[in-house]
Amino acid sequence: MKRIYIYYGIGLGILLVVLRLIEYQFLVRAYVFEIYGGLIALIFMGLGIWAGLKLTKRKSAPVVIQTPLQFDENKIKEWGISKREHEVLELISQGLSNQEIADKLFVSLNTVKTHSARLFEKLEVNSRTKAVHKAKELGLIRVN
Amino acid sequence: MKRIYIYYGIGLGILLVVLRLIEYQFLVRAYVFEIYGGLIALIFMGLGIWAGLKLTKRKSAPVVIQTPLQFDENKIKEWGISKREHEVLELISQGLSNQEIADKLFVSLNTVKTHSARLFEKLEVNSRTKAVHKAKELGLIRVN
DNA sequence: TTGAAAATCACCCGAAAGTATGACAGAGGT
DNA sequence: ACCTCTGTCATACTTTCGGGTGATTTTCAA
Repeated sequence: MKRIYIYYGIGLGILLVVLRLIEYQFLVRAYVFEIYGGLIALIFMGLGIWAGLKLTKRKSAPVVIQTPLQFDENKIKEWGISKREHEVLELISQGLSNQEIADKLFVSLNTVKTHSARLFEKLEVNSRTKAVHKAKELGLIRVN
Repeated sequence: MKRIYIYYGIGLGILLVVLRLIEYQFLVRAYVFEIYGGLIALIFMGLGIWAGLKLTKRKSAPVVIQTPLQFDENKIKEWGISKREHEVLELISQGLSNQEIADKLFVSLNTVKTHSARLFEKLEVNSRTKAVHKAKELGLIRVN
């Protein structure tokens, strides 16, 4: 039933447009500018829609990230990650909150924040989830 | 929400400035017509692209997520996770923030929040990192 | 047609996370 | 002794998350 309303609306709209067109037939000369503008708008709108469709169509390039790594100790050093930072990283990857990590390591919440901040800096990320993702890609922590 | 307002405001502001500039440039007086036409063309082109993306969001969005199907589809159903929720889960596991996910899926931030909230409920977790950890354990998403 | 599930969006609020900066102590290398 | 790195802790501030609630629209199957 909603569709009926839509169709009805569309019908009315078309009718209005037609009436308007008839009305403007006498005034075409006076509104050349507007008409041109409208036409340009319509054409480029269509072009834009077409471009938008085109743009979204080929997004099926599968990304094959292959990193079935087992946690390489050398890589940790490579990335300049300290022992403590790595511990924090592991715990983060297990889904622990900063507070939980702090309790587990017997340090303050602020310390955990400092460690994770440095970690994020070294991994060039800005959130724990990104850190975990990248760390697993790089083989800095074991994947499950 | 706010973002949209901001972008819209910025866009309007830029447009106004541009129009002002045009207005005050006597040298280009002669080309006002062309410039206006060009501007209209550009604006509607952008609008068209946006509309095109918007219109095809449901078709294009799922394609963006390249899942080589290493996860168990039955398990997803087992846990009562909907398609959209699963998409969000995947993107979360890739370290994206809610805002980034919203942009990628062409939905609002609030929607992503709703999806993730339901997801957390179903997975019986209370944070994205825990969700990722559990989902990988359960084989709901591919491990890298 | 209708009814349920899914998807969408909004608002509020408190908690957690993240940023920036500074400080201090111990270990280890030069 | 001096310097650097690491680990520790703190304060203050901004941003993001997550929980709770309510609502409308779409979709899909019975």
